[in-house]
Amino acid sequence: MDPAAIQQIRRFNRTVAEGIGTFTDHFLGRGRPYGESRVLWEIGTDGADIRELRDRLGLDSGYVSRMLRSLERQKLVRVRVHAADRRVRRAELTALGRRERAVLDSRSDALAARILEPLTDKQRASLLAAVSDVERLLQPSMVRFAIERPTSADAQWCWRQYFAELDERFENGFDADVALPVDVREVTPPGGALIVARLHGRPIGCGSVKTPRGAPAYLKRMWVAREARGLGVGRRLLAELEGYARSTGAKTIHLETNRALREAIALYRASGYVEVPAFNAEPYAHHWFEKPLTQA
Amino acid sequence: MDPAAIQQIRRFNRTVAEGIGTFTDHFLGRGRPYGESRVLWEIGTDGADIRELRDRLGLDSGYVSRMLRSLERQKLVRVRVHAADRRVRRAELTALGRRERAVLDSRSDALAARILEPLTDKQRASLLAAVSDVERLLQPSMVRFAIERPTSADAQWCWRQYFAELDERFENGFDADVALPVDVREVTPPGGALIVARLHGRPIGCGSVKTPRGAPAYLKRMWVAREARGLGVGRRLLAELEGYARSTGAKTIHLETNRALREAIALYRASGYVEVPAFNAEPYAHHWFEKPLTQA
DNA sequence: CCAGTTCTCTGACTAAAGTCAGAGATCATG
DNA sequence: CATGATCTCTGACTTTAGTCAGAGAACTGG
Repeated sequence: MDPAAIQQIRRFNRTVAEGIGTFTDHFLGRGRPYGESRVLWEIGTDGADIRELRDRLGLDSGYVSRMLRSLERQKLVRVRVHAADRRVRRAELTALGRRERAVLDSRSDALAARILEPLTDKQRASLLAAVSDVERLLQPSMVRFAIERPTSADAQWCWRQYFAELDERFENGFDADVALPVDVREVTPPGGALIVARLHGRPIGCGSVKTPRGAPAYLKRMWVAREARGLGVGRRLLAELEGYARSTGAKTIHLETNRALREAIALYRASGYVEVPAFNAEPYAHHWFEKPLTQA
Repeated sequence: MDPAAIQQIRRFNRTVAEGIGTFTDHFLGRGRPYGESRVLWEIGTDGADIRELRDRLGLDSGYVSRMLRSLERQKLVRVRVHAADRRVRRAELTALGRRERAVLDSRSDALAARILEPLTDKQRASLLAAVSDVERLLQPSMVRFAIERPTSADAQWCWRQYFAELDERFENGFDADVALPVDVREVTPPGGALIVARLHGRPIGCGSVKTPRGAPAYLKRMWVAREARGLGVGRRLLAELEGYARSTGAKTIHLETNRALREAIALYRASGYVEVPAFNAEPYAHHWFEKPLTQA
C-alpha cells in the first residue's frame, strides 16, 4: 500500500487522538472515575438493562455491578428488577443522575463548539463536509466480524430481518417453516458457525455455515442490512465464513439461493462460485453454487 | 452555535474515538503496559532527554523514572548523563529497543493500512483528501496558550525567532541591544506574563505583557511562526494577553510597533487599538497604539 | 419438575497508573 | 562561593481498572 497514504492516515490518527484526549479529560474532570462516567452516560435517560450495559461497554459483570453500587451510593442511579424477567436488573437514572448526565452532555457540546468556534463560516462548512466524508469512508474499516451463538438476541434479530426481506422479495413470499430447517447445533462450533457483522456494536449482517465432517461446508442465511450495503460487508462476511469452513478442514463449500437475490448471486459468482446441479430439495431455491476451498 | 453542526462533530468524535481505541489496544498488545510503550515510542531512534519525555508525555518525574528503570531491566533502553549538563539524563534505545520500537511502528502502519484496505482507489483518494481537510481545520482548535517562564528554552527560542524576523523585515535590520530592553522579571507574574502558543506541543507563537501597578499594561514582543499564520493565533494570543492584563486590574493596554509589521498593525486596529502619540523612545517604533480594557 | 442456563452479585485478587515528599547531585548567578 | 534553582531518583502511598471463581435467584425446555 502507498506509504505516503499510510503516513497521512497515521498523522490523522495522532492529531485526532490528541483532540480526543482532551475530550476524555473533559469527560473525566468531574471528580469521578472515567468508568463510572461511561456507565452513567450509557444508562441514558431511559435506563438500560445491566446485561446491555455490560455488553455495550465490554466490561466484566462484577466490575459493572460494583460501579453501579458506587453510583447508587452517590444517588445518581437506581437499580430495580426487570418487569418481565426477574433475573435481569435494570438501571435507571435518578433526577440527580439525569442532571449529572446533562452536564456530561453539555461538556461534549462544549468540546465540539470549541472545535468550531475559531473557524469562519466558510471553514466551518468545509470542516463539516470533510468530517462527514471521513466518517463515511471510515465505516468499512470499522465493521467487526465475530462468531456468535445463534440463540443470542442479535443473531435472532438478524434472522428475523433476513426472513422478512426474503418474504418481501420472493415472488411467492417466504415461510421459514417451509424452507429446509437450520438446527442451532449445526451453526454452533464445532458443527458450524454463525458470524455477525457489527458496526458501532450494532448488528448489520450475518451469515452461517454448516461444517459436517467429511462433507462440503454449506453456506446458509447470509444477510446484510440495507443501510450497510455498498460497504463491502457481504464480500468480507463471505470470506470470513469461508475462512471458518476452511479452518475445519472443509475442501468445498456450497449453497443454494433464490433467483430474486440478484446481488447475492453476483457476489457468489464474483467470489469464484460456479453453478452446479441441485444438491438438495430446498423449495425456495433456483440456483445451487459450489466453490473449492483452497488451503491458504 | 448551530446544534446540528455540534451534533455532527460529536458523532465524528465518537466514531473516531472508537477507531483510536483499537489503535490503543493494538499499541498495547505487546505484553507491556501502555505507559511503557509510550515512553519507548517517545524516546525515538535519536534518544531524548528525560525532562523532555516528562514534558511531552505530561507525566510525573517519579513515574517516568520508574518506567525507565523497567525498560532498562528489559534491556530496551539505556540512560546516561547529558554531555553538557550533568543534572540532565538522556534516554537512548538499545538495539533491542530499536527493534521493539520498529514493531510498534509497523503496528501503526498496519492499523492505517486496515483503514485504507477495504476501500476502492477512488474512495481512498477521497478519504485522504477529507482527512487532510479535517486536519487542517482542526488545527485552530488545537492551539494551546499557557503562561510560561521567559527563561524556558521554548520561550527563548520564540524570542530568537522573533528577533530574526524583525532583523529581516525592518528596513535597517534589528538589534535587540538597541531596542528598549525587557527584563525577565517584568514579564513573569506578578510583574507581567509571557504566553506561549503551542500546536502539538511545539511552540508556534508567543507574546508578553508588562503589568506595572497603576499604569497601563504594556504589550511586548508578540510573534507568530510563519507556518502557523492564518489560523487566528495572533488574534487569540492578543486576547489572552489582554485577558491577563485585565485580570491584574489594568484599565488600558498600549504598545509600540514598526511600520514594517503590517499584519500586526492591521490586527491591532481590528482589535480596537487606536493610534496615540509616542509614549516612549523605542528607536524601532513608528506607531504607538492604545486600547481600553473593559472589565468583562 | 428437574437439569441446565442466564443473570447479578460478592469476595479476593492483581496490575497499571499516578501522586507526593523529600534526598542528593549539579548548575547558574550574584 | 553561598544560595537558590533544576533535574532525577527513591520510598511510600492511593486510585482506577480489571479479572476470576463461585454463590444464589430466576428462568426455560424437555
